[in-house]
Amino acid sequence: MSPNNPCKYCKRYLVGKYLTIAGWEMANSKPQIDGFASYLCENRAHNQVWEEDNANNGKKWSTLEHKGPFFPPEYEPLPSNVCFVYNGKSIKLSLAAEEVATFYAKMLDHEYTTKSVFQENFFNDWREEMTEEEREQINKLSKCDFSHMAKYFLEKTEEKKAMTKEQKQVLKEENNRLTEEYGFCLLDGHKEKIGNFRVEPPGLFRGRGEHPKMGKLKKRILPEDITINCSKDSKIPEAPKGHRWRKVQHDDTVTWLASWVENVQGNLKYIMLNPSSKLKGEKDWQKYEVARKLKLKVETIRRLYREDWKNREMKIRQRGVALYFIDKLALRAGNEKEEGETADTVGCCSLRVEHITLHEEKGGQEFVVEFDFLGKDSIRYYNEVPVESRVFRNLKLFMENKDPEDDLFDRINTIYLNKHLNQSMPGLTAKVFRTFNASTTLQDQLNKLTTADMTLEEKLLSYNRANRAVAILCNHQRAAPKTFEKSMQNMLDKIAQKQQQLDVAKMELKEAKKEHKKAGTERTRKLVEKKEAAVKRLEEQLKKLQLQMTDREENKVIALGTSKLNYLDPRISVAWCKKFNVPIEKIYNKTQRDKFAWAIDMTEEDFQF
DNA sequence: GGTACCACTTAGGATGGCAGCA
DNA sequence: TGCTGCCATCCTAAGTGGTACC
Repeated sequence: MSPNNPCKYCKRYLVGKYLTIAGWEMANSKPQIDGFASYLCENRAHNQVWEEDNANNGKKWSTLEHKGPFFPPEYEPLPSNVCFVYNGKSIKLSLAAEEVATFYAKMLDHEYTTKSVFQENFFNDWREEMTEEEREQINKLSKCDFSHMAKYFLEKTEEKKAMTKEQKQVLKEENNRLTEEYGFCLLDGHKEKIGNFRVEPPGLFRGRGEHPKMGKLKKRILPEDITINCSKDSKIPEAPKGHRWRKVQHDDTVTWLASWVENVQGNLKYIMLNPSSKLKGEKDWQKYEVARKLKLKVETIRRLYREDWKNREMKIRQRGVALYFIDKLALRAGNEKEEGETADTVGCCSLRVEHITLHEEKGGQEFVVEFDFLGKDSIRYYNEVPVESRVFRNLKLFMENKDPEDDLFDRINTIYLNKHLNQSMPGLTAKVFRTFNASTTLQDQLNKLTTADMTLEEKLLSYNRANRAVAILCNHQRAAPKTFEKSMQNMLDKIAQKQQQLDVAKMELKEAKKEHKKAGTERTRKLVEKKEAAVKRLEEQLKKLQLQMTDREENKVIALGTSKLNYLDPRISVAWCKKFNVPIEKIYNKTQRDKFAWAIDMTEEDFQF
């Protein structure tokens, strides 16, 4: 503990006699990971927690207290004048059936409701909620008219939008009160923000891509479905009146506060901490430390997988080629999925023959592999990659006598791959390569694209370009914003306007110079200076606008946020900001600064990934 | 080695607040 | 003051990877 080294636990600095809190509260860093100063402040409790953490492997906390999750409001029946129409006839539905019908009505203008799978799933599940009588009466979705309901909800939305400032303020305050009450927990005596304290409301399942379960009913979650996790000696959260929890447990080896099983896919859902919490933050830091460790080993690993390409055993060859793709292209591992349960998406190990095309020559390059498949979230991955001839020949071999729908790497899976990687470096899995390659790319690009003499705007464009290179590598795409074309046109107009102003200013400067040459007075000299300053200012403004436009254009379908939040070691960005005098607020917004408080506090400008 | 289950991270889209502008 | 468009935040789906069990 010193002015330069914060306490490992509470992140306080010693300044004179006093302690100052500097952002994130750092806790229980595992001793086997180097690189974090092991200073502890004078608070004995921190020393104790630190020692306990070291002694109890797998233990995530000592005490955990919270209020339990917050439930969505009960269903509010429709007013009597809002009707559901079947086959031209108005019908008053039972409460349960009506509620499910409103879910569909609210989505009427969404593309989802035009899909037959969605319609069929919805209709089947809806019928389950109907009374016997309703089921007999309502047998075709095409005869259902939800438009009155849809109109009603649209009006409600408009009403909400049109609320007065005061009414909105009341809602905001109520929301703040809820967040204050339910949005925080006490973990080892520290107040921590919860990530998602609300139970998911009922509705229709919206899977991504061609999901076979789209449109199915997501049922209302009751307290009787919820498992609470908290410490034994804490105040157990109270279930809502008239209800009880499914179970209350005290498992200190997990980080979640509450969980339930959702009915559509049978998955567990959790209430967990916010990324700004010490538990999440430290895990994040460890993730980047593992990726940095890979940096030291990667050349050996690369040499080894290249050796594998020549192995007599097909399984080893497939392993070598799969690892090459994971490393070179930052592909996801590609776990096996249950057929028919989810959208048909793949990663590296689950690639099928139909997902690649081999070209002996394409676009003037030799041995090109064309990838075309749907990855996570059904985002299309398309890439034409020149590969080494041995990889190319191996791929040919793997595809021999196979049908398009057969697995390309039929002898391996992610478990096998990860076991192998773990032998090369403890803690290494396929996913680490994505973190490692993303962070390495950012570091390289920043080093390449930034110079000290750049303006702030130029530096920011460089940063975004480096970030973009990573997003492209990781295939982080987004739908082009709906207003993109319009906003581009607006920017073009602004630029044209600014150019015009600049032309005028230049003309005026010329005139002023002419006049000064003639008169040579103090007044004319000052005028020239004034006009020169105006031209300079306008030139800067124009350049700024042009840079902004370039940035936005290049970003049309690229999502920068995902890599920034999940793959880029924040210390790279913090060090870059410090080195090039860029305010950290220009790179990270408030949430991101909270998440990366640990990096903002600890990173010096000479940090390299 | 296969499978089921669990815990956690990673992901894009929806929503809503607010700054900037006419 | 009202409108518009951008961006932060929220939401929850969809991945990865570990472990227990057979």
